Amino acid sequence: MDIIPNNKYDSIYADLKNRIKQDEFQYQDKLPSETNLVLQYNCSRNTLRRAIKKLGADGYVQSVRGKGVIVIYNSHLENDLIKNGNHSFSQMADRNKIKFKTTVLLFDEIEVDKKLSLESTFPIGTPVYYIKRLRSIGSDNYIVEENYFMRKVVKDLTINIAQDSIYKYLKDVLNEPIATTKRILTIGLANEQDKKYLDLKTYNAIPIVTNYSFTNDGTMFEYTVSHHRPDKFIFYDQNETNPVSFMLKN
Amino acid sequence: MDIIPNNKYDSIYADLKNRIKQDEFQYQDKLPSETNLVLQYNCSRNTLRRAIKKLGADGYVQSVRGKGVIVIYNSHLENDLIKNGNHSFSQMADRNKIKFKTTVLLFDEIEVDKKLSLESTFPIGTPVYYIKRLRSIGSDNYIVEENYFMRKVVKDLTINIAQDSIYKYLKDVLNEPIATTKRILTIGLANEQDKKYLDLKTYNAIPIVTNYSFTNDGTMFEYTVSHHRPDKFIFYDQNETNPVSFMLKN
DNA sequence: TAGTATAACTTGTTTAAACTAGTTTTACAA
DNA sequence: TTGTAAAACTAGTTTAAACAAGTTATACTA
Repeated sequence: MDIIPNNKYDSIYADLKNRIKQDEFQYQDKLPSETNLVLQYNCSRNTLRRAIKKLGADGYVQSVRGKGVIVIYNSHLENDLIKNGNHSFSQMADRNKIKFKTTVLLFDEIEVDKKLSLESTFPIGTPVYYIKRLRSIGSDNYIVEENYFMRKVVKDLTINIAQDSIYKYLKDVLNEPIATTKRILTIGLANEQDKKYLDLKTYNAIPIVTNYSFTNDGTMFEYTVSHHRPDKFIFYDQNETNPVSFMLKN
Repeated sequence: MDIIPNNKYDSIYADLKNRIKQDEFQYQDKLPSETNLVLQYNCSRNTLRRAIKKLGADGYVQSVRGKGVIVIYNSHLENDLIKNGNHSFSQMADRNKIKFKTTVLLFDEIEVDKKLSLESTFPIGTPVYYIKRLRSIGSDNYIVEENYFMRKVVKDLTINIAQDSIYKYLKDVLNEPIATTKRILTIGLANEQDKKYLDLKTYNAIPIVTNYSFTNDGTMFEYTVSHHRPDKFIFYDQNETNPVSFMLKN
């Protein structure tokens, strides 16, 4: 998330975001005009607008033609502590900065069969690593997941690497960063494995996240199904113009 | 979703999307180069790149510097029929083109109290409409939701309007289109109301979507909590570079 | 005073051009 | 034939300028 920016627009984006978070520009304030900010940052209007656009996409601001750019970041709502009803959340754990302890439950090399091909879209016969992993923090288990990694892309995977971060391995060792991930979230009834590993309390249903990940060059190299502990699960999303994709099952 | 584009970049975006969907450019193909497409569409490189960027944000393509733009839209995966395991889904129902039948269960005008203020971020005392609605298709109920609309923004709301589309009313009558929606998805145990209205089968937990919506001018005017029928719920998301925001509850 | 036209703002769209930084192809040399 | 350097691609960043289309403030008129 907080990567050192090597672009002008990214550093302007980062700076404006900081100024918003530090309440220089408060909730429902207007940002200074483009003309003004161009002077502040000594950049072209295009570059500034690119930064603003990213702030909009991330739910920090909202532009209105003729009026200005309004701050809609509400520290009360999202300052690393989202209140939802009587509960409060923190500790964001995204794919890139996972603090999870990982236990490898199964590590295998298989070929995609017909059934797996249908759900994963991998062609039948594709050699893949098949891995089951348990993700935990302290003594609490949060996620049980099954990964299928294309062996052509993720070469020479070992249990040790699977215990650490496969994404770090991909990025640093193989120089194959992921570029896009498509994600489907559904609710499913907990199976025996979920009951065994996750503390389900009285819940009998859990969130299931299915991931399809692509490398730089457009190859779908990963199919992963994650079963999450329901009472600890939260998904956050902000959307400027695009409609949400809630769907209905047949 | 499929709005008539009045911009050049939107029409180029729409056209390229069609050409991808109609298999002129297939999964893992490269699009023609920017230079080539600029000639095809008789536009500037900037305008073309804007269209491509949108295609990328929507999960259709992926750009790689030095190489080209690769199609990652897989009709098998997403051509209005997403296969997930043994189930198949269709009939996308997003906020803008809802085909739901709406039954108003409760329609009231209240002022925000301390408890509601904490979850909604509306200031205490704010006059709001408090509405409970049931969303269904045919004889199947899909969603029970509670809406809180700021009366200052959503003026003179009636049960009839609530039965139709409040968003249409906002957009067409009050000329106040929503610009941004922030969304939190959690899993909760089903309450009596959920059991009464939704066909929960053996599920005792359901997806709960909390919406915070903003008008054009940055006012948060809506707080909504939706309880979904679990077996019919699916959330789809594609993400280019930004990390997902899965979080863990405290 | 009240209403209205205008000017001075605001952001949105589009084009053009120069440069940077990767990748692939070509051509030449060993 | 193989290896490497150069040329010809590819997309990414940044600036500049002109115009369109909204909103707000100003100033003038009735």
